[in-house]
Formats: sequence, C-alpha cells, structure tokens
Amino acid sequence: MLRLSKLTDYATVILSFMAKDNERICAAMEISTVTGIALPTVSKILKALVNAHVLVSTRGTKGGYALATTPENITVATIIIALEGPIAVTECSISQQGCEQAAGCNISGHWNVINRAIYNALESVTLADMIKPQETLIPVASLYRIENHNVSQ
Amino acid sequence: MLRLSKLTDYATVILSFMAKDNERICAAMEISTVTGIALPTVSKILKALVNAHVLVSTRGTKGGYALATTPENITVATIIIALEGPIAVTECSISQQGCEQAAGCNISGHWNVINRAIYNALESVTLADMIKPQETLIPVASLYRIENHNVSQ
DNA sequence: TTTAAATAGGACTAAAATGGTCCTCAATTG
DNA sequence: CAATTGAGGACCATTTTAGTCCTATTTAAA
Repeated sequence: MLRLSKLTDYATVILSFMAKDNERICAAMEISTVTGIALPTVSKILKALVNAHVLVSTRGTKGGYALATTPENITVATIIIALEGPIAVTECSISQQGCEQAAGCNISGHWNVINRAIYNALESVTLADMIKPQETLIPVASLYRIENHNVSQ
Repeated sequence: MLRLSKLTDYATVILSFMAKDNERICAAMEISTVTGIALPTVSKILKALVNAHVLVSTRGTKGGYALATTPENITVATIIIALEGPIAVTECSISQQGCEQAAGCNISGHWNVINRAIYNALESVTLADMIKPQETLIPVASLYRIENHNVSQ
C-alpha cells in the first residue's frame, strides 16, 4: 500500500502541534500529554527529528525541543527522510549494486523517474501547509501527470 | 523509505518479461525459470495479477498467463494496487473513520493531496515505458512541484 | 553545591507484516 | 482418463516495526 510507518505519521502530528506556536520550547512530556502518544515513543521521534536537524533541543531543566526553522521551510519529504531514511520505492534504487535478477532487470532507470516524481510531490508540501485549514488546500487537488508535462522541450 | 514490497518488485520484472512478447501465453513454470524467482512465489504473484485483471489465465494443458491488454494500457499504479491494495500513505487516508488522536489531527486532507500526487506519478508510467531502453526516459527526469502548477486557475 | 528536570543514546522485547511454501481442488487437452 | 496447468487458501518462518526501558549527560534553580 506504499504506507509510511506509524512513527512518521506521529511525527507529522507532533510537528503540526509544535508549528502552531513555533519558537516555543516544548518538553517531550508536554507533547506526549497533548497528542496522546506515549512518552517513550514521543522521545524516540523527537530524537530522530533532532538528528535530522528538523528540531533543535536544549537539555536540563526548562529544556525541550523547538523547530529548527520556520514551518514554511520544513517539507514533508524532510520529515519522512528523518524517520525512514531515503525515499526510494525499490531496493535496487538505494543500493547501487543493482539486483541479482539474472535476465530482465534493466528497469531501474524507470524507477528513478518514479522516485523523483514522488520525492518532488512530498517536497512540495510543507509543515505550514499542513496546519492550514483543509479548505484552502482542496482546489489544489487536481493533479499532475508526467505525460502532460513537457519538461524536456 | 516508502518502500514497496518485494512481491510488487517481482511483479514488474515478471510483467516486463511478458510484455516483450505479449499475446503469448506463458506458463508459471516458464516464468519462474526465466526470472529466477521460485515457482510458488511466481504463482502467487500471477494469481494476484489475474484477480486485478492485469493478466488473463487459461487452465489445463497448454494453459498459462497472458497480458489482459497492451503494455501501454498497464500502469505502474495498477500493478502496485494489484499487489498491495490502494495507494495511500497514511492509515487514516484509507479507513474513513479518521484517527483517534485527540487533539491535532485535521491534516488528513493534506495527506490526500499527497496521495493523489503520488498516484498520478505512478499512473503516468506504463509497462510499455518500463521495457523501453533506459536512455529514452532520462530526459523526463526533471520533475514536478505542486506549487509551480497553477491548476485552480 | 546539590538536586531535580530534561535530553542523548542505545539495548531490548513484543507484536505485526511480509515472504515464501505447500496442499487440495478445478479445468482443459490429447 | 491421465497429465498438465491454474485457483484458492492455509500455514510457517523471518524480518521489520513499534514500543519500552535503562543509564549517561546537561542545565537551571534552590
């Protein structure tokens, strides 16, 4: 189903909450209470987001987490990569050593096209978009097809 | 990583082989030999593709599988849906009952935009594209961004 | 200077999804 | 009627994922 993991889903919920009042420092405990996600799980997610430079953290009493930049500059692609690693639909698109399938696998180039398309779609939606009321987004819902898009002249 | 399953990956390999000489009826055994994928696994995939009307089958001696339509009419989206079910990046985009997260989940509408973008990207590549030599595809690799695409007038 | 509150990092366990195999039945051809 | 091939589904083993917990480390405040 091309599903992303629950942790990534949680991450968007957490970040959406933090983006509503950005600049503010939130403790993991507070986020857990507000979102209803268990504290250890929240911690795990926040740590991953710090490693990916989506959040910055301060330790000690009064410490916590805050957005590293404005919600406009945080894309869905960045969030997904932080939690799940590089966006690639097939195994062979990541490890460059190609697949061991003897005969008919010269299709990896085509997967790369698809990967790029998906990546760009995910890169095009930011955290700021996510916290807008839904109505504003609906007109954008009619969408893209590669064959209609005359990119190569 | 937004990965699709191995079975789906195998399916594209199998279909690429079948598309090279379409119209021809291939037995599961033959496909297994050619692709190097174990027979029971090949069978499982072929059955799923028949259920999704991507392939048609004939039983009995001299039976086997053939494409249900031309490679131009079989999209990557169709193949993925056949093996993995509907394309949806989050759980809540499938089950319409919404998530139980108490507070801040009014972002499902935004996921739908992303789902549509991904779906359309996958719908835009056909089996016929997949069996073309890679070179022809590379110019298309510069890609799409929602914000540049003035769809709603 | 001590204490409490907070994150960092990683190990570990349990649960769920996936991959892969196998068995029995049904259909078709020679 | 026998051989070949697909249909359908049950099943197990493995891998992945989710979730928890423990032990530092850092910082602010008492």
